[in-house]
Amino acid sequence: MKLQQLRYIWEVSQHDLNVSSTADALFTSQPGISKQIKLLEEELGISIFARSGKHLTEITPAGKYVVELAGQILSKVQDIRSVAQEFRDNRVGSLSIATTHTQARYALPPVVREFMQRYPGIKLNMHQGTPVQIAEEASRGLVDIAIATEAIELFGNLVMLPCYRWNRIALVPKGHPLTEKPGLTLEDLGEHPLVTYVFGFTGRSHLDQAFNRAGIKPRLALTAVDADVIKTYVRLGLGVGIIARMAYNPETDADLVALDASHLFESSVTNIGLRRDIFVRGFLYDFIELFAPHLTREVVDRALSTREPKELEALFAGLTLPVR
Amino acid sequence: MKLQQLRYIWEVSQHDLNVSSTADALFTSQPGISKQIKLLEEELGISIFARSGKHLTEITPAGKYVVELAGQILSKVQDIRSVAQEFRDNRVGSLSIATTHTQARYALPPVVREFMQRYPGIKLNMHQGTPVQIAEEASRGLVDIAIATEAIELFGNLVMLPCYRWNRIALVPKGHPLTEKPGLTLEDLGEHPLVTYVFGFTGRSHLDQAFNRAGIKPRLALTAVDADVIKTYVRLGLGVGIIARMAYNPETDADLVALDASHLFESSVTNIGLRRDIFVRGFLYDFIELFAPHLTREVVDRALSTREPKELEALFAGLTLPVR
DNA sequence: GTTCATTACGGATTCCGTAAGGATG
DNA sequence: CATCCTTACGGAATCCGTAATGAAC
Repeated sequence: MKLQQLRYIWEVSQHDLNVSSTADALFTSQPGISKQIKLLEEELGISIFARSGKHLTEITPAGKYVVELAGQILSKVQDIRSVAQEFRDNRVGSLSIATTHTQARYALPPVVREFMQRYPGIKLNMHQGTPVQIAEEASRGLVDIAIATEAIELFGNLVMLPCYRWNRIALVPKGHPLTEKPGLTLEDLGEHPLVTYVFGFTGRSHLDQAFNRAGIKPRLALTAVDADVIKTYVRLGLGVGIIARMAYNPETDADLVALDASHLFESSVTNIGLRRDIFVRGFLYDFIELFAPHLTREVVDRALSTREPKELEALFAGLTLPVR
Repeated sequence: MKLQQLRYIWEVSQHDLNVSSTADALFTSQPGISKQIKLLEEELGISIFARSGKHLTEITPAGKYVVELAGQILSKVQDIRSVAQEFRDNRVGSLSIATTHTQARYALPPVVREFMQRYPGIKLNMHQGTPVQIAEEASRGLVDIAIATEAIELFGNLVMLPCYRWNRIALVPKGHPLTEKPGLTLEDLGEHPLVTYVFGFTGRSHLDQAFNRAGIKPRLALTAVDADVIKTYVRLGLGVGIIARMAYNPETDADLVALDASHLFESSVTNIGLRRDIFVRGFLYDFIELFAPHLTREVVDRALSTREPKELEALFAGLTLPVR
């Protein structure tokens, strides 16, 4: 048994059992992979993949176990590499972050600036995607951490680290009727077409909940993935925007009026998602603490060592999160 | 990085950093191991072992992490082999049990007989040792399970599966004064020299507790590791034996009188110790259930998936153990 | 002087790429 | 017919054992 063989079966299983495309992805030859898989199967005396003629069609029951274990092994091999790099020089390496537009555009820039100054030797990679995509990227080990408000809880091997609470504002052009009324209500919002995030993004679920509970069916004129698009259409008069407070910039958005809506909706929490079994390098602890000062190395370590969701809740129940 | 390199650093760390003896144990050449270790260190860019001249003196801080991860990887590699063997033929393989004299001599024989009939293709290995030794063997993966009354709780990576309760009898030659008295008391025992297990064996701690609480200092004429030795000296009139009830055989021990002592001492529990992270083959589930019928596959699986000692207690709190 | 790890070297094995072959949909 | 896996083959790299070297206790 060789690590490459384990890598090959793992990668093939992650590429729809297509050996050719796996070979492309790994910059090697397709027969090489076929051969090593076959050798492994012979050594173990079992089939890992079921074949119909010359196509791999599915993973056998035994293969499911083997592929799963291979994935765990490869993850630990990566940990060894990380450990070595950390001890060789804890200021070089790379940090891959998967996150949503909202975080990348409004929450992360100051953190990234500070981090880059502190660690000029770390190559920073940012992947933007939907909440489900980025959580899956973290779960599969393609990135080191995921940062999002939604979907991280869907993957069992990710630990959720709550970072900050935030709530929403209603955004209207100057002179809009709503600017005349003193206290904003859900009923007010129900009387105007709305422009907000698409389903599954940026705390959208809490928004729907609030309207449902009040028995109000809002009219959604447009839904978008990011606040910049929403602002654009608010400026065009398409409707009332509802966005995260942090997405409102008093200077560049001076032509719009922000009406506080935090009393109307339950606040949302943005989380960092981190694989439970990885080796955490020093600079990653630092990055996390820069982003969420209450997530010290000790807190992160304790969170990573818990097995029970309940315990994790208990750990964070005592902390009051920063509010944005 | 290659699996052999990981195996070598792991084995060297388990052989007092002696490469030569490691090479003997692995039936390979000593320069081969040296070379591979060196290659790994070069690839990772760190030293795993600290050297003074040409002797390995200790494991570096980075090396500690790497060796630990290597051990975990090798354990999973073994799991892959187990999975393959299980699917190839679930009736062949090998089962290594580490246990104490008491279990091997009195508790296990009927289980082993039944198991061998049911699985003639499984090679059974029994290691006898002290409770601490056998728990460590299981903890290090040298055997599949440990069976003992003591010491299994000392190793964090072992799950303890309670198997049965047992208590003690006092053993005297025919015609001994104690055979005349109706109910045995601790005071009675305090008046005679005793012959029992050495400290750390077979529930000896519960025995000491009982005497301490009663404020009685028993005189120990002789302590032994196993009941057969104890019986021998009881026959010689050295003193009153105190042994596990199961160690008394009414037929072969007909020259001795067994006096119930279960009302004097707290009962002890014999446990199976099992590494939390191993792949459990079908026949191992069966062996465990043969030994302790309440430990069904479902119960074992649940025990293995718990992370918290408290949870484990809760799981077994509902079960009433068989008594011997 | 014994123990022990490193270096040197040569034969056998393994690995990996290219090219050809054959099955599937 | 395009896609895809398997087999065949040859050059390069790796592995592993023996023998020699040198440092530590």
